[in-house]
Amino acid sequence: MSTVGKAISLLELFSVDEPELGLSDLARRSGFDKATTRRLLVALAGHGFVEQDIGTRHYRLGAGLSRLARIREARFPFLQTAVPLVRDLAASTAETVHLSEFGVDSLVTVHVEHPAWANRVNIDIGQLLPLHSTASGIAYLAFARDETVKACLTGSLDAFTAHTLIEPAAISRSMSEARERGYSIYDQGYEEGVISVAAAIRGADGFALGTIAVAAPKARTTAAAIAERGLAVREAAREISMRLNGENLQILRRQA
Amino acid sequence: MSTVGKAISLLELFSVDEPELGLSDLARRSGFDKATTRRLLVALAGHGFVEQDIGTRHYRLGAGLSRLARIREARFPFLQTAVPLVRDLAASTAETVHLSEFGVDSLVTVHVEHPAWANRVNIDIGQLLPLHSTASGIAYLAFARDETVKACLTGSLDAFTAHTLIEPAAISRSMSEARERGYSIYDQGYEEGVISVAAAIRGADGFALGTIAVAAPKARTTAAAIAERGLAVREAAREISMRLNGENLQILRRQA
DNA sequence: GGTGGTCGGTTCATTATTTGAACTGTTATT
DNA sequence: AATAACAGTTCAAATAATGAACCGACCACC
Repeated sequence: MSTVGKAISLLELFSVDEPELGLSDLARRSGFDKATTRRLLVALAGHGFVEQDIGTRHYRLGAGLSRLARIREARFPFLQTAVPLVRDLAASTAETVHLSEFGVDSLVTVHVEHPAWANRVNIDIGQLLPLHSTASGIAYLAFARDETVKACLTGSLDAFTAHTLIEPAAISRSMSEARERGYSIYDQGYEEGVISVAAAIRGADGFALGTIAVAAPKARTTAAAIAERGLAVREAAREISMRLNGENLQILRRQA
Repeated sequence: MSTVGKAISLLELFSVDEPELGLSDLARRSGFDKATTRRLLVALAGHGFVEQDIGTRHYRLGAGLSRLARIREARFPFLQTAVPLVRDLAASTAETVHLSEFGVDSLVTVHVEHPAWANRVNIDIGQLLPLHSTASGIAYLAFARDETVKACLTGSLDAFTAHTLIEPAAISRSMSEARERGYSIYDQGYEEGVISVAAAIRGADGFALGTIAVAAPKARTTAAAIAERGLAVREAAREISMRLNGENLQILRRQA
C-alpha cells in the first residue's frame, strides 16, 4: 500500500461513534507500527487533517478536511441542495431518511434525519452502504455506468441476512424493477427487520451520483406505505437532480 | 516533505475558483513530476479524496472528503451551530459575514454570507486568513493559547497594505483592545478599502476555536456602524460558543 | 495533411524515504 | 513501590518513491 493510502486509512478509522483515538489505538487498529502511525499523524496534522487534543493527547479529524469538503461543496452543492428535501421527506414519512453519495465502490452516507420514534432505524453519517444489499445500492446501480455495475457483480458478495441478494441475476432483476418503477425496494437485505425504499439522484449525464432513501422497521410498515414512500422518494430524488443540474448549468455558463 | 504532505498539497491546489485541474496543470503547480503527481492522484482517488471527470479527465476533490468532514462535524458541530447565526447577522448588517475555524497556522473560512449589494466584500469558502492582518485573526489571537500567539508574532509578518500591523507590540495592543471590548476592529489591514469587525468563538476551555466577522467597504461604513456591528458580532460569537459548549457537555455526558 | 505542441498516462533503474525493534520518559492503576 | 499502558524517539535496514524518457492521442496552425 502506498504511504498516502496508509495515511488515509488512518483517517478512516475515525467514525461518528469513535471520533477521537489515541496513538496506540490507531496503531493497533491500522496494523501499522507505532512509529509509522505517529509519523503519518504528524504529516496529517501539519495540514490540518487531524488535530490533537491538548489534554488527552488523542487525535481527531481536523479542520483542513472541512475546508476541502466545503470547496468541493461549492462546486458541487450536493448537500446544500439535497438536505432541505431530505428534511421534508423525513417530516412527511416520519421515518429515517438518509442521503448518500457514491465514492470509490460503495455509497457514503452524507446526511441523515431520524424520526422521533424510539423504535427507528439508526444510521450514522459516514456509514458505507454496500451496493448489492441495500435499497440505496440497487437504486444507484439501476442508473450507474456499466463498468460500475460490472465491478459490483463480479467477485463474491457478502450475505448480511437470509434476504440479501447475492446472485448477479437476481440483483440485475431488482435493478430493472427499480429502473422501471423509479425507486427500489429492499426487504431486510442488510439488516433483519428493516425495509427501505430508495431512488437515484442523477447528474446531467443521466448517471446516478447518489441516492435518497427511507428506512423503517418492517413491523410497522404496510405495503401501501411502501408504495407511497416509493413515490415520495422518487419525487424527492427527481427534484434534487433537477436543482443540481440547474446549478451545474449555471456554473458551466459562468466558465464559458 | 513526506509523501503524505505532497499528496495533501495536491489537494490544496483546488479552490472555489479552480475546482477542477488536469494532470499536467497539477504537476506544474505542485512542482512534482508528472509521474509522481499521477501516482499520488491515483492513491487519493483510491480512497475517494479526488475523483476524475470521465469526459475531461480533469481531477476534482472527491466524496471521501465530504464523508470525513461530516464525521468531524458530527462530533464538533461548528458549522451546524454557527451557520444560522451567521445568516441572522448577515441579514441584520446587510454586509458580508464570514465564519472561520483555526487550522494549522491561520484561520480557514468555512462559511460566508454575502449581501445583495453589487459593491461588497467578496470572500471565498476555503480562503485562508492570516492572523496578524485581519479582524478575525486579531479576535482569534486575543483568546488563543500563548504558544499560538508566540508562533504568530515570531518571524517576519507580511504587510498586505500600508495599514497592516507588522510590529508585535502593535499587534499585542490590538489584541488587548479586542479582549477588553469583546470584538476586534481592523481597518484595511488585508485589503485597501475594507474594514472589518470580528469576535472569537470559544471552546469550553475558554480558548478560541474560530471567529465570526463582518467585512464591509470602508466607503459606506460609519464609526457608529462599526460600534453597532461590533456588539452584534460579539453577541453572535457568544451565542455560538454557548450552544457549542452546551452540545459538548451533552456529548461528554453521553460518553460517561 | 503534415508538424509541433500539449495532453494523459506508463516504464524502470536509481535514489531517497519509510519502516520497526528497541528505546526513553510519563502517567495512571494496583 | 511495582506494573502496565501510554506518547513519543532513534537509526540501520528495507522498501517505496522518483523522474527522465517514452507512448499514443488530440488539437491548432501553417
